[in-house]
Amino acid sequence: METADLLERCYPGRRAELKRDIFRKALKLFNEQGIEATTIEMIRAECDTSVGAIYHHFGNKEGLVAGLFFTALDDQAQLRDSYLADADTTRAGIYALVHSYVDWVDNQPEWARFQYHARFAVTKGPFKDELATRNKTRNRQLWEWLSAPQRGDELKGVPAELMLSLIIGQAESYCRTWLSGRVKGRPTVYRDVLAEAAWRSISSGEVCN
Amino acid sequence: METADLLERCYPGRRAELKRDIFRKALKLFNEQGIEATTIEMIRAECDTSVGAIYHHFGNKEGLVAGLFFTALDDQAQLRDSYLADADTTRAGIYALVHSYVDWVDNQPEWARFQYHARFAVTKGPFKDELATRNKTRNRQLWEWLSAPQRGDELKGVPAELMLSLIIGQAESYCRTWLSGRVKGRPTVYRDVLAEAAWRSISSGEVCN
Amino acid sequence: METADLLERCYPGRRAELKRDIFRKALKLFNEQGIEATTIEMIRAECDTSVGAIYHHFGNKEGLVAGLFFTALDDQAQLRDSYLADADTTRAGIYALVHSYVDWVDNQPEWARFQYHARFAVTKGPFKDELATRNKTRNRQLWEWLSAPQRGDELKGVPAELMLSLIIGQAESYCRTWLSGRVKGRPTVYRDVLAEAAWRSISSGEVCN
Amino acid sequence: METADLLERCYPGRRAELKRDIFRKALKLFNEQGIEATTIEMIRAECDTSVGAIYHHFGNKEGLVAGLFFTALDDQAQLRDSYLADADTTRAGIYALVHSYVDWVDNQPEWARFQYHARFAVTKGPFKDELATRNKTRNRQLWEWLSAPQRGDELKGVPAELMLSLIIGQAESYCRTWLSGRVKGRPTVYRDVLAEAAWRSISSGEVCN
DNA sequence: AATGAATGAGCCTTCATTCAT
DNA sequence: GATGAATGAAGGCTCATTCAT
Repeated sequence: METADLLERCYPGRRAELKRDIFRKALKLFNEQGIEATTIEMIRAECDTSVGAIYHHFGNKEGLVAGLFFTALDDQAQLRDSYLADADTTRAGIYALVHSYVDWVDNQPEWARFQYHARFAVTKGPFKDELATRNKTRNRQLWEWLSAPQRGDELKGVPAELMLSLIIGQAESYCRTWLSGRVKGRPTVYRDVLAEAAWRSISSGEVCN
Repeated sequence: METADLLERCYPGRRAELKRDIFRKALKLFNEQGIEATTIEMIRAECDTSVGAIYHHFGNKEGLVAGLFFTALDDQAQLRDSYLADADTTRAGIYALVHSYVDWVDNQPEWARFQYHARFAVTKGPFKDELATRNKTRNRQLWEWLSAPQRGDELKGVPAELMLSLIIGQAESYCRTWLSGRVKGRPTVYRDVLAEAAWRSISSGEVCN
Repeated sequence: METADLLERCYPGRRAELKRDIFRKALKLFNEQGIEATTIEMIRAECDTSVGAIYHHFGNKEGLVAGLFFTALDDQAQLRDSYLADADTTRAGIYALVHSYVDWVDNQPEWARFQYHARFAVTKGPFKDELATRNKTRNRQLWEWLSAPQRGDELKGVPAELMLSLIIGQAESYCRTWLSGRVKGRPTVYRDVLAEAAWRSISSGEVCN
Repeated sequence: METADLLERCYPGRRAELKRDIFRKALKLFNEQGIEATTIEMIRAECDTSVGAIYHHFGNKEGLVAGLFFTALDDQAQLRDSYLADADTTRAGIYALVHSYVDWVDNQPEWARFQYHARFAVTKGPFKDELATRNKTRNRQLWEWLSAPQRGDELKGVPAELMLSLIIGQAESYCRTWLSGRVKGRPTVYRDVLAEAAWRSISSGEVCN
């Protein structure tokens, strides 16, 4: 699962070759220089194409950013869904959420890095409504999974609005730190520590019985 | 402890009145519009001053951003240190870290919001070395506190590079969510839940004895 | 041989029309107002184009100045070379140098005026190395011509570092004065007086035998 | 005869100490950076004074430039006059002009350098009339000296508007080259070669009789 | 006389976007 | 579809000058 793979998975075929290349190089530049500091001209030079071609494929710069962002979101969601599909206890669900998060960041570090940086820009831009809708949908789905009737009531005591932060907060924090280069150990090395920590944080007080 | 207080605490006196005002209004605009989208002209208009005055006090836009960022960092550190000073067990230390983090964000939401957004900009800008130095110093201090001889060995099993994320990750995640408006409960409401979750995540396996 | 001719000679073709026009109008304004006092906006207005077009063609103001400067240098060198090619005695060479200098200034007064004013700016700017290289090359070529084996030893007694000033100094001085408007007679009127004066200054003491 | 001497000669006394210092440092900066590129703030920093003090003494930047320029002009004229006073033949007069020019530049290289660069600025600025008047006066004086009744008619054949260039052109050219660093020999080394060359250029055709 | 914070017009430059070819 | 010259609004920043202290 490489960066290239993600793109070829999402935008397959020969006709999309230029589109993939623009995506790839734009992602690289956005991460290295920052989104605002990256100009269309830089992307053009990196792709050895014309500005016209970029506008033809993405409409404008915000379209390019949004395209990258939602591509990342979708790919991440796909992995999460596949992990969740295999989980049948609450505990397994928590593990699935943490593992899928950690594994995806570890496999797609550039896309993950971009996601962190671009969220604010997308929130302010013309695609903010689409983002809000997706967020709601995802939260609803997660909530439905966690509160499904076949699940026990291990999470009863946890305030709803705190839930996601308790589950994913530590993993996200470590992933950010890793992406910034301040720690060396790849996230997957700690996938079980992080999943277990999440589970301990969340499951009802009487952990040992 | 309001925003105004923070500034008057850090830059007291009559002569610094304009400087404080620029700081205050710039903070507001950077958070509302984004750092890059905020122009010097907007700040000037908001402060009813001249562009020259802004440059006189801060050198350039990056200097203004860095000034805000390091002011926030210092204020946050001060609160953390004061909480840590009162803690004498490892558990109390973990609680101090989480509580000080949560309390500070709750009290200085604008400064906290800015910190999240500005870190990348400062990392890339001319003050990146100062930031790196401060980060190192802070991490060393925290590490020294946690591994002081009088402390027990409750943290023995936790990988060093994971430690901070396990302690602060959930609090940070919730604070970010709160600042974005997607949840309503103020962080301090959950300060003990978050501290206890951190402690459970970190302390050695036998939680119940 | 007018200004227009010089430009069409150096930058021929339809596609370079705007580039030539910017060159022409910039030359005029730089001479009238001074280089620093001329703004890009003035040039834009004079050319009835956009600032973007100017930057597209020349990179920045210094690039425009350097472009003009080196164009002038090249054109002047071309005339000098063509005159020197027809000279076969040392005396004819001295005459060729003075005549080509005087004739060029007389034909391209605006370019000559600019050359005098811009040299310092180019010396300080990002093209200083290119200028130094060109200067060296030109001096070496002149020196080779003057000391070629077929030439006599009329110049033996003249210190090398003084040579060029003795040959061209008077012509340059008069040309500057003419360009400043303080004298009226066109330089070509005095081309032979100046050439003869240079020859007398340089040739060995026993002038009359 | 050092730079310091020139200033103490022209602006003596303790009360003028700051004024001399500003002059000195401004001269240095104008030569190193160019007049337009030198800011009042740079001069202030170099003198360790306040901008107010500079404005108090010179009115504005143009006043400072003009002050330096006319100081140089006066000092140069003084030397020329003293040399001319000792000359009683036409030949001695030519020698006096060339020698005084060369000696002054050699003794006051910074002032000379400034003169070359500042002439254009003064010509365009608010002191242009004063400069024109001084130029006229000086030319009239020189002309009167050269055409005084007691002088012979060695210069009869030389066109009037060419005269000054023939006399001083070579010396000026060499001095400029020396100041730019492209040659090493100090001008005074060649004072007699240059004077003799000027005399040969000017005196009537029959040089040897 | 001296100070230096404050002013603000104006400069160079950038860059997303368009559109004729 | 592709190209890249052209556009021009807008931004960061400079700096000569003023003036209250």
